[in-house]
Amino acid sequence: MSSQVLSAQHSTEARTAAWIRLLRAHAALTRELSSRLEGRHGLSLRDYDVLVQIYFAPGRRMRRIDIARTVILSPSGITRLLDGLERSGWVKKEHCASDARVTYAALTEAGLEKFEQARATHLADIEELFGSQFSDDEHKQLADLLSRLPLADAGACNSE
Amino acid sequence: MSSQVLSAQHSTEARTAAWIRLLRAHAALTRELSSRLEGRHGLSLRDYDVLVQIYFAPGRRMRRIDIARTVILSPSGITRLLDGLERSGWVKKEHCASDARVTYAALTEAGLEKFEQARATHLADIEELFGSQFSDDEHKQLADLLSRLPLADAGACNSE
DNA sequence: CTTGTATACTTGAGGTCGCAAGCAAATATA
DNA sequence: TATATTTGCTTGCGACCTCAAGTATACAAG
Repeated sequence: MSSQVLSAQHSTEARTAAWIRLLRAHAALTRELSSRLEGRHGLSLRDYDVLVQIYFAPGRRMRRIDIARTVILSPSGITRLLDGLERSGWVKKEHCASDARVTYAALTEAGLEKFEQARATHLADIEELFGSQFSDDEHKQLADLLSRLPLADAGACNSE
Repeated sequence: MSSQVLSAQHSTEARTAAWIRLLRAHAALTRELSSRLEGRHGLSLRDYDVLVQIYFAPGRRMRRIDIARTVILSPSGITRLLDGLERSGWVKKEHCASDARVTYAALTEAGLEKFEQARATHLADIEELFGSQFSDDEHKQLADLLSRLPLADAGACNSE
Protein backbone atom coordinates (compact mmCIF):
# COMPACT_ATOMS: atom_id res chain seq x y z
CA MET A 1 0.00 0.00 0.00
CA SER A 2 2.53 2.49 1.12
CA SER A 3 4.76 1.39 -1.75
CA GLN A 4 1.99 2.26 -4.16
CA VAL A 5 1.88 5.76 -2.86
CA LEU A 6 5.57 6.24 -3.23
CA SER A 7 6.74 4.41 -6.31
CA ALA A 8 5.49 3.56 -9.75
CA GLN A 9 2.27 5.42 -9.26
CA HIS A 10 3.45 7.98 -11.82
CA SER A 11 4.87 5.97 -14.70
CA THR A 12 6.74 8.85 -16.30
CA GLU A 13 8.50 9.50 -13.05
CA ALA A 14 10.03 6.07 -12.77
CA ARG A 15 13.51 7.57 -12.75
CA THR A 16 12.61 9.78 -9.84
CA ALA A 17 11.61 6.91 -7.57
CA ALA A 18 14.95 6.86 -5.78
CA TRP A 19 14.86 10.62 -5.32
CA ILE A 20 11.42 10.46 -3.78
CA ARG A 21 12.56 7.68 -1.47
CA LEU A 22 15.47 9.82 -0.40
CA LEU A 23 13.19 12.77 0.32
CA ARG A 24 10.78 10.69 2.38
CA ALA A 25 13.44 8.73 4.21
CA HIS A 26 15.17 11.94 5.17
CA ALA A 27 11.98 13.56 6.40
CA ALA A 28 10.93 10.57 8.47
CA LEU A 29 14.36 9.84 9.92
CA THR A 30 15.29 13.41 10.81
CA ARG A 31 11.93 13.91 12.42
CA GLU A 32 12.33 10.89 14.66
CA LEU A 33 16.04 11.30 15.38
CA SER A 34 15.70 14.99 16.11
CA SER A 35 12.79 14.49 18.44
CA ARG A 36 14.64 11.81 20.41
CA LEU A 37 17.73 13.98 20.64
CA GLU A 38 15.67 16.96 21.68
CA GLY A 39 13.78 15.01 24.28
CA ARG A 40 16.78 13.33 25.87
CA HIS A 41 19.45 16.00 25.56
CA GLY A 42 17.83 19.23 24.44
CA LEU A 43 19.80 19.24 21.21
CA SER A 44 18.56 19.47 17.65
CA LEU A 45 19.97 17.21 14.96
CA ARG A 46 21.87 20.19 13.57
CA ASP A 47 23.25 21.05 16.99
CA TYR A 48 24.56 17.53 17.26
CA ASP A 49 25.92 17.61 13.75
CA VAL A 50 27.86 20.77 14.54
CA LEU A 51 29.14 19.37 17.84
CA VAL A 52 30.51 16.26 16.07
CA GLN A 53 32.40 18.38 13.62
CA ILE A 54 34.01 20.44 16.36
CA TYR A 55 34.64 17.38 18.52
CA PHE A 56 36.71 15.69 15.83
CA ALA A 57 38.42 18.82 14.57
CA PRO A 58 42.06 19.38 15.55
CA GLY A 59 42.14 21.17 18.90
CA ARG A 60 38.39 20.57 19.29
CA ARG A 61 37.79 23.85 17.54
CA MET A 62 36.84 24.90 14.04
CA ARG A 63 36.38 28.02 11.98
CA ARG A 64 32.73 28.99 11.85
CA ILE A 65 32.72 29.21 8.09
CA ASP A 66 34.12 25.70 7.75
CA ILE A 67 31.44 24.33 10.02
CA ALA A 68 28.82 26.02 7.89
CA ARG A 69 30.20 24.48 4.72
CA THR A 70 30.55 20.96 6.01
CA VAL A 71 27.11 20.75 7.56
CA ILE A 72 25.62 22.69 4.63
CA LEU A 73 24.14 25.61 6.50
CA SER A 74 24.26 29.27 5.56
CA PRO A 75 26.70 31.55 7.39
CA SER A 76 23.83 33.30 9.13
CA GLY A 77 22.40 29.94 10.09
CA ILE A 78 25.68 29.04 11.78
CA THR A 79 25.81 32.33 13.65
CA ARG A 80 22.42 31.69 15.19
CA LEU A 81 22.95 28.01 15.82
CA LEU A 82 26.25 28.69 17.59
CA ASP A 83 24.57 31.50 19.54
CA GLY A 84 22.35 28.86 21.03
CA LEU A 85 25.19 26.47 21.83
CA GLU A 86 27.14 29.37 23.39
CA ARG A 87 24.21 30.41 25.52
CA SER A 88 23.91 26.84 26.73
CA GLY A 89 27.60 26.82 27.49
CA TRP A 90 28.62 23.95 25.20
CA VAL A 91 30.69 26.07 22.87
CA LYS A 92 32.80 29.22 23.20
CA LYS A 93 34.33 31.67 20.74
CA GLU A 94 38.07 31.90 20.20
CA HIS A 95 39.86 34.47 18.12
CA CYS A 96 42.40 33.82 15.44
CA ALA A 97 45.78 35.48 15.91
CA SER A 98 46.74 35.49 12.25
CA ASP A 99 43.44 36.66 10.81
CA ALA A 100 41.16 38.96 12.74
CA ARG A 101 38.21 38.13 10.51
CA VAL A 102 37.89 34.55 11.64
CA THR A 103 36.41 33.27 14.85
CA TYR A 104 36.69 29.72 16.04
CA ALA A 105 33.96 27.74 17.67
CA ALA A 106 35.54 25.63 20.41
CA LEU A 107 34.05 23.00 22.67
CA THR A 108 33.94 23.86 26.35
CA GLU A 109 34.55 21.21 29.00
CA ALA A 110 30.83 21.04 29.61
CA GLY A 111 30.20 20.82 25.87
CA LEU A 112 32.58 17.91 25.56
CA GLU A 113 30.76 15.99 28.25
CA LYS A 114 27.40 16.95 26.84
CA PHE A 115 28.37 15.74 23.41
CA GLU A 116 29.74 12.44 24.63
CA GLN A 117 26.53 11.76 26.51
CA ALA A 118 24.39 12.64 23.53
CA ARG A 119 26.58 10.63 21.23
CA ALA A 120 25.94 7.39 23.04
CA THR A 121 22.19 7.50 22.64
CA HIS A 122 22.26 9.12 19.24
CA LEU A 123 24.52 6.49 17.69
CA ALA A 124 22.19 3.85 19.07
CA ASP A 125 19.20 5.63 17.56
CA ILE A 126 20.90 5.86 14.16
CA GLU A 127 21.74 2.19 14.33
CA GLU A 128 18.18 1.30 15.26
CA LEU A 129 16.41 3.40 12.65
CA PHE A 130 18.97 3.34 9.87
CA GLY A 131 21.99 1.11 10.26
CA SER A 132 20.16 -2.01 11.30
CA GLN A 133 18.23 -2.05 8.03
CA PHE A 134 21.37 -2.87 6.07
CA SER A 135 24.14 -5.40 5.94
CA ASP A 136 27.74 -4.18 5.98
CA ASP A 137 27.87 -4.58 2.23
CA GLU A 138 24.67 -2.67 1.65
CA HIS A 139 25.92 0.01 3.95
CA LYS A 140 28.95 0.45 1.79
CA GLN A 141 26.89 0.36 -1.39
CA LEU A 142 24.58 3.03 -0.11
CA ALA A 143 27.42 5.26 1.00
CA ASP A 144 29.16 4.83 -2.34
CA LEU A 145 26.06 5.65 -4.34
CA LEU A 146 25.20 8.69 -2.26
CA SER A 147 28.76 9.95 -2.40
CA ARG A 148 28.38 10.54 -6.12
CA LEU A 149 25.91 13.31 -5.56
CA PRO A 150 27.11 16.88 -5.89
CA LEU A 151 27.55 18.73 -2.60
CA ALA A 152 27.92 22.16 -4.18
CA ASP A 153 30.67 24.14 -2.49
CA ALA A 154 30.71 21.99 0.61
CA GLY A 155 34.23 20.70 1.00
CA ALA A 156 36.23 23.38 2.70
CA CYS A 157 39.13 22.34 4.86
CA ASN A 158 40.85 24.17 7.67
CA SER A 159 43.51 26.13 5.90
CA GLU A 160 45.33 28.93 7.75
CA MET B 1 39.43 16.32 0.22
CA SER B 2 35.73 16.57 0.55
CA SER B 3 35.57 12.83 1.13
CA GLN B 4 37.86 13.25 4.09
CA VAL B 5 35.49 15.69 5.68
CA LEU B 6 32.55 13.39 5.28
CA SER B 7 33.63 9.82 5.72
CA ALA B 8 36.11 7.86 7.76
CA GLN B 9 37.29 10.85 9.68
CA HIS B 10 35.66 9.43 12.81
CA SER B 11 36.59 5.80 12.96
CA THR B 12 33.94 4.76 15.47
CA GLU B 13 31.30 6.23 13.27
CA ALA B 14 32.07 4.09 10.25
CA ARG B 15 28.56 2.69 10.28
CA THR B 16 27.07 6.14 10.14
CA ALA B 17 28.87 7.11 6.94
CA ALA B 18 25.88 6.33 4.74
CA TRP B 19 23.59 8.27 7.03
CA ILE B 20 25.84 11.33 6.91
CA ARG B 21 25.94 11.06 3.14
CA LEU B 22 22.19 10.96 3.05
CA LEU B 23 21.95 14.04 5.26
CA ARG B 24 24.41 16.00 3.15
CA ALA B 25 23.03 14.88 -0.18
CA HIS B 26 19.55 15.85 0.89
CA ALA B 27 20.64 19.27 2.10
CA ALA B 28 22.61 20.08 -1.04
CA LEU B 29 20.04 18.73 -3.49
CA THR B 30 16.97 20.27 -1.91
CA ARG B 31 18.72 23.60 -1.64
CA GLU B 32 19.59 23.65 -5.33
CA LEU B 33 16.36 22.11 -6.61
CA SER B 34 14.22 24.37 -4.47
CA SER B 35 16.04 27.49 -5.52
CA ARG B 36 15.67 26.62 -9.21
CA LEU B 37 11.99 25.85 -8.78
CA GLU B 38 11.46 29.04 -6.82
CA GLY B 39 13.31 31.12 -9.38
CA ARG B 40 11.61 29.74 -12.44
CA HIS B 41 8.11 29.04 -11.17
CA GLY B 42 7.72 30.62 -7.77
CA LEU B 43 7.15 27.24 -6.14
CA SER B 44 8.97 25.64 -3.25
CA LEU B 45 10.01 22.00 -3.40
CA ARG B 46 7.21 21.18 -0.99
CA ASP B 47 4.69 23.07 -3.09
CA TYR B 48 5.72 20.97 -6.06
CA ASP B 49 5.65 17.81 -4.04
CA VAL B 50 2.10 18.51 -2.97
CA LEU B 51 1.03 19.40 -6.50
CA VAL B 52 2.34 16.09 -7.85
CA GLN B 53 0.37 14.16 -5.30
CA ILE B 54 -2.86 15.94 -6.19
CA TYR B 55 -2.11 15.73 -9.90
CA PHE B 56 -1.89 11.96 -9.87
CA ALA B 57 -4.67 11.39 -7.37
CA PRO B 58 -8.02 10.12 -8.68
CA GLY B 59 -10.11 13.11 -9.74
CA ARG B 60 -7.06 15.34 -9.33
CA ARG B 61 -8.04 15.90 -5.74
CA MET B 62 -6.96 14.54 -2.41
CA ARG B 63 -7.87 14.71 1.26
CA ARG B 64 -5.69 17.22 3.07
CA ILE B 65 -4.73 14.76 5.74
CA ASP B 66 -3.58 12.22 3.15
CA ILE B 67 -1.41 14.79 1.49
CA ALA B 68 0.15 15.61 4.84
CA ARG B 69 0.93 11.96 5.49
CA THR B 70 2.42 11.15 2.12
CA VAL B 71 4.69 14.18 1.94
CA ILE B 72 5.47 13.87 5.67
CA LEU B 73 4.29 17.26 6.82
CA SER B 74 2.27 18.09 9.94
CA PRO B 75 -1.43 18.84 9.52
CA SER B 76 -0.86 22.48 10.39
CA GLY B 77 1.96 22.61 7.87
CA ILE B 78 -0.43 21.41 5.18
CA THR B 79 -3.04 23.97 6.11
CA ARG B 80 -0.59 26.80 5.62
CA LEU B 81 1.07 25.38 2.55
CA LEU B 82 -2.30 24.91 0.86
CA ASP B 83 -3.31 28.42 1.96
CA GLY B 84 -0.50 29.67 -0.22
CA LEU B 85 -1.41 27.50 -3.20
CA GLU B 86 -5.04 28.59 -2.83
CA ARG B 87 -4.10 32.26 -2.71
CA SER B 88 -2.08 31.75 -5.88
CA GLY B 89 -5.07 30.04 -7.47
CA TRP B 90 -3.43 26.68 -8.18
CA VAL B 91 -5.59 24.73 -5.74
CA LYS B 92 -9.14 25.00 -4.42
CA LYS B 93 -11.05 23.46 -1.54
CA GLU B 94 -13.83 20.95 -2.09
CA HIS B 95 -16.11 19.54 0.57
CA CYS B 96 -16.86 15.92 1.17
CA ALA B 97 -20.51 14.93 1.00
CA SER B 98 -20.19 11.88 3.21
CA ASP B 99 -17.99 13.34 5.94
CA ALA B 100 -18.21 16.98 6.91
CA ARG B 101 -14.87 16.85 8.65
CA VAL B 102 -12.82 16.33 5.53
CA THR B 103 -11.86 18.87 2.93
CA TYR B 104 -10.33 18.01 -0.40
CA ALA B 105 -7.56 19.93 -2.05
CA ALA B 106 -8.27 19.97 -5.79
CA LEU B 107 -6.22 21.30 -8.69
CA THR B 108 -7.72 24.24 -10.54
CA GLU B 109 -7.35 24.56 -14.30
CA ALA B 110 -4.64 27.15 -13.78
CA GLY B 111 -2.97 24.88 -11.24
CA LEU B 112 -2.91 22.02 -13.68
CA GLU B 113 -1.16 24.14 -16.29
CA LYS B 114 1.18 25.58 -13.70
CA PHE B 115 2.15 22.14 -12.52
CA GLU B 116 2.76 20.78 -15.99
CA GLN B 117 5.03 23.69 -16.78
CA ALA B 118 6.95 23.30 -13.55
CA ARG B 119 7.16 19.57 -14.03
CA ALA B 120 9.07 19.84 -17.29
CA THR B 121 11.93 21.84 -15.85
CA HIS B 122 11.88 20.14 -12.48
CA LEU B 123 12.20 16.63 -13.91
CA ALA B 124 15.12 17.87 -15.98
CA ASP B 125 16.72 19.35 -12.87
CA ILE B 126 16.29 16.11 -10.94
CA GLU B 127 17.79 14.17 -13.82
CA GLU B 128 20.73 16.55 -14.02
CA LEU B 129 21.56 16.69 -10.31
CA PHE B 130 20.46 13.23 -9.25
CA GLY B 131 19.40 10.77 -11.92
CA SER B 132 22.33 11.25 -14.24
CA GLN B 133 24.74 10.15 -11.51
CA PHE B 134 23.44 6.59 -11.67
CA SER B 135 22.90 3.77 -14.13
CA ASP B 136 19.46 2.20 -14.35
CA ASP B 137 20.67 -0.62 -12.14
CA GLU B 138 22.10 1.66 -9.54
CA HIS B 139 18.91 3.64 -9.61
CA LYS B 140 16.99 0.55 -8.71
CA GLN B 141 19.52 -0.47 -6.05
CA LEU B 142 19.29 2.90 -4.42
CA ALA B 143 15.51 2.92 -4.44
CA ASP B 144 15.43 -0.59 -3.01
CA LEU B 145 17.84 0.22 -0.22
CA LEU B 146 16.09 3.44 0.73
CA SER B 147 12.70 1.76 0.66
CA ARG B 148 13.72 -0.33 3.66
CA LEU B 149 13.76 2.68 5.91
CA PRO B 150 10.83 3.25 8.24
CA LEU B 151 8.46 6.01 7.19
CA ALA B 152 6.60 6.16 10.49
CA ASP B 153 2.88 6.55 9.91
CA ALA B 154 3.31 7.81 6.37
CA GLY B 155 1.36 5.45 4.20
CA ALA B 156 -2.23 6.58 4.22
CA CYS B 157 -4.36 5.89 1.21
CA ASN B 158 -7.53 7.52 0.06
CA SER B 159 -10.17 5.55 1.80
CA GLU B 160 -13.82 6.66 1.80
C1' DC C 1 -30.01 10.12 23.80
C1' DT C 2 -25.85 11.04 25.97
C1' DT C 3 -21.21 10.52 26.94
C1' DG C 4 -16.53 9.52 25.56
C1' DT C 5 -13.20 9.03 22.07
C1' DA C 6 -11.14 9.50 17.56
C1' DT C 7 -10.52 12.18 13.47
C1' DA C 8 -10.02 16.38 10.31
C1' DC C 9 -8.76 20.72 10.42
C1' DT C 10 -7.30 25.49 12.00
C1' DT C 11 -4.94 29.02 14.78
C1' DG C 12 -1.39 31.14 17.91
C1' DA C 13 3.09 31.08 19.56
C1' DG C 14 7.77 30.08 19.07
C1' DG C 15 11.80 28.42 16.66
C1' DT C 16 14.84 27.75 12.52
C1' DC C 17 16.47 28.98 8.21
C1' DG C 18 17.95 31.64 3.99
C1' DC C 19 18.54 35.91 1.55
C1' DA C 20 19.91 40.61 1.23
C1' DA C 21 22.49 44.01 3.22
C1' DG C 22 26.05 45.71 5.94
C1' DC C 23 30.60 45.87 8.56
C1' DA C 24 35.46 44.89 9.25
C1' DA C 25 39.65 42.76 8.07
C1' DA C 26 42.59 40.80 4.50
C1' DT C 27 44.34 40.79 -0.10
C1' DA C 28 45.17 42.30 -4.79
C1' DT C 29 46.08 46.01 -7.97
C1' DA C 30 47.64 50.24 -9.35
C1' DT D 1 50.09 54.64 -0.58
C1' DA D 2 45.36 54.45 -2.36
C1' DT D 3 41.56 51.82 -4.17
C1' DA D 4 38.93 47.72 -5.26
C1' DT D 5 37.74 43.08 -4.31
C1' DT D 6 37.21 39.10 -1.48
C1' DT D 7 36.28 36.82 2.76
C1' DG D 8 34.32 36.00 7.51
C1' DC D 9 30.74 37.24 10.18
C1' DT D 10 26.36 39.42 11.87
C1' DT D 11 21.57 41.45 11.69
C1' DG D 12 16.75 42.46 9.85
C1' DC D 13 13.32 40.42 7.63
C1' DG D 14 10.25 37.17 5.79
C1' DA D 15 9.11 32.35 4.77
C1' DC D 16 8.17 28.10 6.64
C1' DC D 17 7.65 24.48 10.11
C1' DT D 18 6.17 22.22 14.52
C1' DC D 19 3.71 21.82 18.79
C1' DA D 20 -0.12 22.76 21.78
C1' DA D 21 -4.64 23.94 22.03
C1' DG D 22 -9.18 24.60 20.30
C1' DT D 23 -13.35 23.64 17.15
C1' DA D 24 -16.36 20.63 14.72
C1' DT D 25 -17.81 16.27 13.08
C1' DA D 26 -18.19 11.18 13.34
C1' DC D 27 -18.80 7.09 15.77
C1' DA D 28 -19.16 3.69 19.46
C1' DA D 29 -21.07 2.19 24.07
C1' DG D 30 -24.09 2.71 27.78
